[in-house]
Amino acid sequence: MTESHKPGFSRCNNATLRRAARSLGRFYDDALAPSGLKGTQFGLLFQIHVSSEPAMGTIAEALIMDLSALGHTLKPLIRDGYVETFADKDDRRVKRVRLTPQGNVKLGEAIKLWSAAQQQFEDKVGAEQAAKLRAALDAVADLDLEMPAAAPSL
Amino acid sequence: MTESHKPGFSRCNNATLRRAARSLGRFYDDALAPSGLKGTQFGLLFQIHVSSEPAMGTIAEALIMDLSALGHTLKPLIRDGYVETFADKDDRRVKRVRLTPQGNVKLGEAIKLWSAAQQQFEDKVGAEQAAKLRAALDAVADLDLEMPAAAPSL
DNA sequence: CGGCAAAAGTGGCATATGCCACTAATTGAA
DNA sequence: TTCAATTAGTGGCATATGCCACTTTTGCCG
Repeated sequence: MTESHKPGFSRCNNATLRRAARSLGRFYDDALAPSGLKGTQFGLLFQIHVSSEPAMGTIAEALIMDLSALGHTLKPLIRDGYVETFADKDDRRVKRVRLTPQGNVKLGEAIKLWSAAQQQFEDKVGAEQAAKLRAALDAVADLDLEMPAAAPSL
Repeated sequence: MTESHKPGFSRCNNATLRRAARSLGRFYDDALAPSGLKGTQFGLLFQIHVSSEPAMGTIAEALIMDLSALGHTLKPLIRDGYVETFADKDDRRVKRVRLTPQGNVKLGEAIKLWSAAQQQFEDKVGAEQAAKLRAALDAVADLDLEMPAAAPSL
């Protein structure tokens, strides 16, 4: 094989994906820094924004993240007053989420910063390519992967 | 815009990437679970394995991760006896890393589990597509992104 | 209606990552 | 040689994510 690993050319799809995520994450984080939000928080606020007072579970599902992880990630946003939660009228187990007025303002502020980063990125890779990449990533994310074995009957 | 958000179809390249990373990460983590390693740890052990007693900084650069983050991530692996560090002979600031015999065994064990997951993934998306995706991700990771503004002269 | 299984979150614990402030070792220049 | 600037890591602090064990509500079945 010889050259099996220039800088980071791993064959592991997962490792490659994480590496790219760290790299791009830093870029977006830097761009959003002036707003005080991280890329993840921006994404979360945006998701809440485009949904209609979504339930925690709904958000978690959309973002493919663990429900408890979502709860944790939401805490600083609630603490900082950007988001608030309230119980669902019909099912008290359900907790819904919405942006506060402050949250809306902050989101608007962040969107401007995000746009610059997004634009920068698309200028570099091309809008077409970027769209294709996102499509590929969404496809991967939605793959119904599952290791065979374990779980025959039950 | 209108249909701006089916389940998770965000236009944010960063959000899309993270979402896919969470999804795929879980899959690989599940597959590696029997070894007790997480996908990240596996990737790290592998990187150390294919390098020649790399310095921390070298690893961090290859994986595009913060040096301190690498240090933190390395701790549990050192604690569990899979990795050990030692000072560079010529430059005592440099700390080099290598796998312990146990680490090698554990890596071998994990590689079997990883292979199954990797195989499963490639069967689903196709080896060709997977390779293209990795190439695209490596390209993104290595982009020299940087927000213009700030930093005129100095 | 009583009680048990399923659904939705919470909290605790552990790893993953980053940034910043600091310390130790080097290097380079006066 | 001596000291300032640079380089490589460390530690502390904060967010990002997951899993697991619980608690609270519902739903449903006998």
